Amino acid sequence: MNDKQFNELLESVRDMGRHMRGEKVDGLRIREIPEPDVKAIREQTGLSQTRFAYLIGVKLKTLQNWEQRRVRPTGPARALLKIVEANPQALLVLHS
Amino acid sequence: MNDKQFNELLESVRDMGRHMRGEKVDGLRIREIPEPDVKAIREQTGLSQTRFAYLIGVKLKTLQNWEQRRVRPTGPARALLKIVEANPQALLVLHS
DNA sequence: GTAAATTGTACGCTAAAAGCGTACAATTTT
DNA sequence: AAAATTGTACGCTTTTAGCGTACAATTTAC
Repeated sequence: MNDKQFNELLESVRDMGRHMRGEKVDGLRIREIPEPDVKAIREQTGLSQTRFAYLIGVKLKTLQNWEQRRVRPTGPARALLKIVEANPQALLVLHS
Repeated sequence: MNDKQFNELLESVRDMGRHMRGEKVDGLRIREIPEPDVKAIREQTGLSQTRFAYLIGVKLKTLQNWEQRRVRPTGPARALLKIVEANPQALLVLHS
């Protein structure tokens, strides 16, 4: 990705920020990131628990705890899983 | 994003999985996701702590704890921040 | 320009997730 | 069929996520 593209992306995010500026954080526009079906998302990628866990930066046990619903992924983990669900290629960026 | 594009992305991730299949998880190929400079990444986006925090699915206090280096973001949070750093537009997907 | 609102720094505390150990069943590979 | 990998299950410890509070700095509104 070159600088021009990067700056265009930055600008679009800044636009988003400006757009949101007049609104309350606890208002309707920003909602909780919904709980993902972790197992389904992983299986979509065709990766084993072991590979998937380390790719997204958690220990195997943690991923298993998510899939077995013993504990629920935290906010940023849910955000990451949502990105991966929409665009599995995002994983490629993480361990370059 | 249409189904065709999505399936192409899936396939590329599966390739990655296949490529890694013969390798040890604790080997060289998969490393720890490095600690991000949270404040720098947020400032690149031009967003306030409040907006950025809720966009990535953490409370304001948590983001502040990261920026002030009181606690370090967990693995998936580091992964998410790395994606945002490389591609701020990824934030747009999270609260659609 | 000054008051008001927002944003950011700082830190003690509680609740919850991240991660570890262990055991064993199920599946896949050789 | 044996071996290796993958997945389920659960008790326990360490660390982070999130909350409360106070106040300084910056930005916005009057």
